[in-house]
Amino acid sequence: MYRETKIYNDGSHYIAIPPTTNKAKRSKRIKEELITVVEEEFETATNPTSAVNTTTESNNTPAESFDAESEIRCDTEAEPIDEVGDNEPKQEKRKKVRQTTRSEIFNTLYIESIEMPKSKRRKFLIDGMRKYFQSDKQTVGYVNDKLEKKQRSIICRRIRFTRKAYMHDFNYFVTLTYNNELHTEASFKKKLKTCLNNFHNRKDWKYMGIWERSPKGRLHFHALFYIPNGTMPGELFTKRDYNLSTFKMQNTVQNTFFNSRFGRSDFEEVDKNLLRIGNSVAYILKYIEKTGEKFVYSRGLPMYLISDVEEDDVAT
DNA sequence: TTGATCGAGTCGCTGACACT
DNA sequence: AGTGTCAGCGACTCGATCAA
Repeated sequence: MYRETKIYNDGSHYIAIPPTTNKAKRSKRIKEELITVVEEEFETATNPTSAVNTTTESNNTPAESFDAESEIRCDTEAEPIDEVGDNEPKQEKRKKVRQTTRSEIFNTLYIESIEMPKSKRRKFLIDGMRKYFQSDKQTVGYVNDKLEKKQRSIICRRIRFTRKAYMHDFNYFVTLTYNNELHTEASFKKKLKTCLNNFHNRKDWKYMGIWERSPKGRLHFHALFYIPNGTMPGELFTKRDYNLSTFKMQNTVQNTFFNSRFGRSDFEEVDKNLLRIGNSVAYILKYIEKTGEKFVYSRGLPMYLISDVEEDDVAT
């Protein structure tokens, strides 16, 4: 008898892990050093521009010496004489000083470079981070390290997602898209999360999904749902429409409740069909590989169940 | 390279109330 | 009755770290 093993499902087998403990003492996480970034925005009286130059001030400036986002406004008349003629619109230089961390800057650049191929992306990150380090070597080291950690995080998320997906009886693969007339991107996200959270608490729904952007830039939410019998709000109906990706007519199952609140819904049954669930999982995972997007889970979706296992039940 | 565990901080849960 | 919203608190997830 194996006591209190942790059991998960990898899609085709149940796998039991003996309980272990990791007693090694961890080093205390060091809080990342704050750096001060000065952003220069040039704007004219008539036409503000978004041109921004960034420079770093001393890396060792104490955090208390600056407000988190203080602004310094400089009148151009106080600047050395420039070549702007009298007829030209008056240009004002605005300096924005803010405290940030290298990680935060790296993350911004990382998201910006999502579409780039690997080597180009690495170069872009090194170039972007260079001004925050003293040498090329330090910059390259930092970027390589960060990229490795990002990759590692994605692997961890994949493992969590896959195990959770096969651990629960999801019965629908759902895609929700918002309608411009009903929502902005932010309100769509917020309202949908609240709605699903309420259903989770009030009707025992479970869900796990991801936000995805289509090639045209429109935000969708793809998710596996477990909807207990009799708790479906509104009504499901079949609609025949044109698929813009495959250029073919298709039947879709939609829901009146979600359609009226968000725009459009597609409900595909995956009830106990491991292959269909597997396809849905693969679809979602493929997306995070590329974007590093985070998952959205309802609470209380364990990765394992804890149980004793009889020796006869174990295949080796 | 993959899996387990830990700590920090985020964000989901809860309960109450409002609105339709 | 069903759904939407809010504030405060703490459970849970993510990312870092250690181990095999």
